[in-house]
Amino acid sequence: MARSNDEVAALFQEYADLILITGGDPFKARAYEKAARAIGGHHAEVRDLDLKGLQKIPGVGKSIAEKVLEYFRGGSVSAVEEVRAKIPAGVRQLTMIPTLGPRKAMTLYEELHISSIDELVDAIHQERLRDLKGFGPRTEEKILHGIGLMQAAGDRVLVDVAMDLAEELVSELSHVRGCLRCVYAGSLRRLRETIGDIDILVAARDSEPVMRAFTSLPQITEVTAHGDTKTSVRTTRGLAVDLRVLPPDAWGAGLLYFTGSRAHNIRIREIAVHQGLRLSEYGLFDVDSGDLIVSETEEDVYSRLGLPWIPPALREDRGEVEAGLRGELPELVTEEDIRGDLHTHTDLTDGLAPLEEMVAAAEQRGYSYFAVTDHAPNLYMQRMTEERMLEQRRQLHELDRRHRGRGGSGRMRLLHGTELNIDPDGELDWPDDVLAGFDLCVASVHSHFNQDRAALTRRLVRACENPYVNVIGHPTTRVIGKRPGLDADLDAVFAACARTGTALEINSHPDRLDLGDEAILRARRYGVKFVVNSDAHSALHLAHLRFGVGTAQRGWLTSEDVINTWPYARLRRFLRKGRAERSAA
DNA sequence: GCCGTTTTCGGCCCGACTGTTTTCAGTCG
Repeated sequence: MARSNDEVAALFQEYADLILITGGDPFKARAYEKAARAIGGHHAEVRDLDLKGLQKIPGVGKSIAEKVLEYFRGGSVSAVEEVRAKIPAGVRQLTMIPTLGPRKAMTLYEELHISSIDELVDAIHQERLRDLKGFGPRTEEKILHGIGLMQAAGDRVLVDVAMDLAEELVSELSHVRGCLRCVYAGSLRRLRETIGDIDILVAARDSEPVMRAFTSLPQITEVTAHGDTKTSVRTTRGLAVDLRVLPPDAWGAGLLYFTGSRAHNIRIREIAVHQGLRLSEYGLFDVDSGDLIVSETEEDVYSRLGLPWIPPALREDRGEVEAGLRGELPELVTEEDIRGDLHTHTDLTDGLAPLEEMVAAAEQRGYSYFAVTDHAPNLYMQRMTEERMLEQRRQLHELDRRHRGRGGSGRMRLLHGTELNIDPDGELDWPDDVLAGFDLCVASVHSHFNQDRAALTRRLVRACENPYVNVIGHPTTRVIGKRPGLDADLDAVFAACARTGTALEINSHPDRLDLGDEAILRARRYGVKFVVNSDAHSALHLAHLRFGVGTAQRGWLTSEDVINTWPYARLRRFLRKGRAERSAA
């Protein structure tokens, strides 16, 4: 099952939204929002905690702790149910539209009884919003644009949501008698950034026990199709899942077929046809005799077609087949190659965990280096000051000394960094003499997303040209399904990065994955270096790195391209960039 | 509703932008 923390976090986030929509105390709403975040990022399962244990979570007091207990006792919280009864769920859906917040959503509901996105679109087309106070033609335009963005994402979900569910299902099905193998395939195996539905494959001689076990899993709400080889369901999280049961000796062909992509499958079937062969999910066959040639493993099938095994992340018909035929497939970067995380936050700014906890979690992951990069003063809400930053540096050096004291080659080195704000002119938060004190600087755009193309491009290029900026953080600032990327001339930015020795970040947060795969493919042609970072705001988020690595793989990157796979000394040389030579720490 | 080198009440992340206003509410990061 999903972590109990996620259920509770979602419930309190909903409660916070409903408080705001109904015009309740905004500070109370914030308290619930904060608690939701803290619970979501908390290491222990809240299901297992008692009142005292719950209250140890920052932002959780007596009242919220009691609601958590109430939830696990009876499956609901009366305070939440009360406000749910007043506001249709669709009203909250409206607030998911960018630029449409709780107040406007409530106005729409109260004045026009609008409680769904469809009703809203109709009302706009009928010009019924025109008479509402605070609504004008520009508002209508922005709402429609926002809805367009959401619908472009369609019913797809972010990769982490699908991954959590798929791993649960695979784990449960693996225990069923007669299940010889079980994996997820499809776009999830290819690590696409959004997932339309989940494909799960099982190898079994008899499909019936597996199908029966599958349809009775608690996550499944509706069985939409049910046969011998395929069962389709909907799950509690709204996501569709197809289960396919394959005969064990057709495993490789089936896995290949159901991993896709469609375009990749078409390309390799063409190759088969040219060799007088026919490829299906059951195997590779001789067209004339109809004899099965190979089917047991993916390697067998690829190999018989004259291809090396192609990593799923590459299977998009973006040149991987040709590269395979030439024997020139890249040796893709893997999560095991990553030696450290270079963009993380602590509770000094908007992270959830204190410095020590983040460092301990990084060590747990076996990193050989780790950078803490809290926000800088110009992100005003974070209340960062030079004093606070210097105090953190002192603590970090102290921790670093302690780690070194333990000796051994496995010790982890700590770097003190910051995430700077690139202002509208390309200027940064601190003067050069302050920046010079950091081991590395990530610089990101956090505001003024709507500058014109020339200004945005100049802004990013100027940031690259700053000798203290080592990394451009989440370079396009897109939020998947919510905000498009900056309208900048990315090629000019990539060229500037390559010229100045500035790395481009691949931000691993599942709603960013920025740069995305296609931009990476473009950028790598300039000889740019990349860094795959978690941008973790809690210890748990360090694990998001797998999605960033998946995105890097989809961008054909090798460990040579990714600076945080490099040994510490080589990384430090890169980070010196154009700065005046100073002794390496 | 939470929390405390502003401490048991009274604050709570602060500023900018946008579109609507005609002095400001709503939204966002």
